[in-house]
Amino acid sequence: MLIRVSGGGDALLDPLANADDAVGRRASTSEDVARLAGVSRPTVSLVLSGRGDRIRVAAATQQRVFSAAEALGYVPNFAARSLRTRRSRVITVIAPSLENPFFAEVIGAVKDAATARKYSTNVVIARNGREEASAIAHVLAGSADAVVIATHFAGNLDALRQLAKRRIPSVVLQQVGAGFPIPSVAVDLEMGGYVATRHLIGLGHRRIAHVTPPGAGAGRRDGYLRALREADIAPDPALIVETPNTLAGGSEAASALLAKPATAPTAVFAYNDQLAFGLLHGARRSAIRVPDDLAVVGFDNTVSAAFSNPELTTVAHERNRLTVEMLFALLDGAAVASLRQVVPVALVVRESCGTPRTERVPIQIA
Amino acid sequence: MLIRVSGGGDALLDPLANADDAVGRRASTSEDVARLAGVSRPTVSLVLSGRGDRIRVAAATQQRVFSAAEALGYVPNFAARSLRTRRSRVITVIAPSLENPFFAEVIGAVKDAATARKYSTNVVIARNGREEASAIAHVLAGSADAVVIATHFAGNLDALRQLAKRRIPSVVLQQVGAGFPIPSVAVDLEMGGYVATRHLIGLGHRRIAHVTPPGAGAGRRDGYLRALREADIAPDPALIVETPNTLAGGSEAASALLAKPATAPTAVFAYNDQLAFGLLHGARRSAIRVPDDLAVVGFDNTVSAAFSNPELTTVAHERNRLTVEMLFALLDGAAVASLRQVVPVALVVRESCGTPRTERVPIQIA
DNA sequence: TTGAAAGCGCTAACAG
DNA sequence: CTGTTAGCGCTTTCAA
Repeated sequence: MLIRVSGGGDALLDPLANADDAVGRRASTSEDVARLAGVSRPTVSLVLSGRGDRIRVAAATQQRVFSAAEALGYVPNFAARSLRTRRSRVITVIAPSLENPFFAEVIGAVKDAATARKYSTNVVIARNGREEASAIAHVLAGSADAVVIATHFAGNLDALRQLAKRRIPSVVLQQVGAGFPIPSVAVDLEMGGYVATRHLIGLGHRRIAHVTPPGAGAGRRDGYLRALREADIAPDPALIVETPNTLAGGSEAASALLAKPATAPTAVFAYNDQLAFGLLHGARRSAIRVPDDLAVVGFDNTVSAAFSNPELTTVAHERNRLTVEMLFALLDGAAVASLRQVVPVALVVRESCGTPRTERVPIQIA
Repeated sequence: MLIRVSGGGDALLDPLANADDAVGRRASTSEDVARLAGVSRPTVSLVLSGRGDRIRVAAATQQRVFSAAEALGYVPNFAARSLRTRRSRVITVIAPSLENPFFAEVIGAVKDAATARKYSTNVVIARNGREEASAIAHVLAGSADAVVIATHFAGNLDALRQLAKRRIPSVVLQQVGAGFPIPSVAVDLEMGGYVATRHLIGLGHRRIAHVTPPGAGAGRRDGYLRALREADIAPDPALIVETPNTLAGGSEAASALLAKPATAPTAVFAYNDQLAFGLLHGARRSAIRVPDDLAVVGFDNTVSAAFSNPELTTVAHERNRLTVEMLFALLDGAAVASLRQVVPVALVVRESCGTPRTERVPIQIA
């Protein structure tokens, strides 16, 4: 049951009602404000953009402008302003998904820095290469003054080159080919894979799986293989499992890996925390205890990693902070130490990888 | 070590180099394309917007325009186009955070529907009322053709009224006061709180806590209290705990509630899944087993709820689907059945609330 | 089938 | 201290 609080307020809910109110439908313009305040349009612009404050306009005039703008609910038209100034004061972040909390964290970091500098932040989801291309085209069309590209779809090199050519401050969160003309902040994925796997080997594991989305770059896997090689463990192709980059994908990978006890791994290095959380779930479904029967290591050190059950051992990095620093240095036109940063990694040891399992290490001496 | 792939490509990384390339710095305009193709600007516009296809322009002319645009990497200026057409083909979603996966899911739903209709989706994070007001002002400035407001900061009623007055298709994901002139899709929070609590009571629990962020609306709590009242359980103020709306907040609330075994609850109804996940973590930290020693129920049925450990019982709803339907109905100018939808809820029973705990139910009969 | 003219709303430059 | 003039790049008439 609806109760009318103020008479007729509900009428606005009917798209056809209030035809007589049509006067309010069109946004008011600086012309309207100027007329009401008895000044000219440039004066309105000056006052409302705050530049009339010390430099020029009389206090009384300013007051009239403010009142008029207030009364009319005036908001300067964004398109007109950015057409004229050639700037939007918008920063766009392009990400492949928001479900993966890692991206939520990058975005949050950029947003906070942007807000502090009076930029709006505008997040665009690009689920594939085509959507990424169209998001970049939108930036090239002038919809943003700077862009962070957190996707990793290959094949849009032309679009990236355009960003560089136009000198639009842009940061790509991925390793880019040497010689490719766009700033990047990339995590040292190979080293991440290496330290994660090495830690598991150090705990006594020999059968270590790697769970990864299909089509992922080679970085983490190369580090994983290097650690195995150093320990004289022959890589088992059956222990490298490709699965969709989702919680469900991780859960299914665990079921697959743990189906036959004879061939099951005693440890898994996951491509990222999200897959690792899926693995924790799948292991439990298979009545495999983590870390007692299976050690799990993730990647990214998302906030959730400290709150999962068990808490997740994972590879941490400071990509977010460096991304923000580089982006705003570029926007300020400041010198940037290196335009191709590689962020170091560090292992954060929590519960999911357990303590050394000496009982499983065959004693080789004597 | 950097290896130059193509000669000089790296030079673009130096902001000061390539001064001679300055010709490429300014975006090319439809004027440039027209000149290169040997046609006029309106022809370029017609061809590239696809309307020249059947209606007017000769095939050969079209081909010349396409080639010229391609060669120049032409992208129509967004500000100019939307200034002229008074439309942006952008849909904005305003959300309070992306860390909470519930919002990521709403956004994803809107984005997929928008993409299918050739709208761009533009996510804006508003962490407080001021940021929310500024995000709405941006929409009022013409930056988007429609908006979904998933925040719940009170006090921006003026801004909402402006959206209504300007007939900008807008959907608020919250209960709005009856008579307030803006379409809304709200979950039946009271009923959600009721069914969750009632389920816990049915399992034999009597000491049931409610964990909620400070300043949250009364909806869920009212339902919680109604269920208690119906079961003749006197509400205990000490069992209603306010805590920040984060994983850490949930974890700390669990520690606080479980500190003294004498007064600890045997069940908790959490404000949302995120807090519930924090509770699961905090319970484990306190060596309290879920569901054996503590039953937990969440709210929202986020994807993660099916993958937590233990899997989370939670209140589900279909707000996302309804939101998308209403938004596009408004955009299409179609009739909308009701502009103030209340979405029904359903309890999804998983592991975290356990099975009936008959041992704790005092037998009242005989 | 195409070109010429006009104007969206704003701000920057300059004149008064 | 304030008003006049002009133009950002696009699309939509209208005329040819």
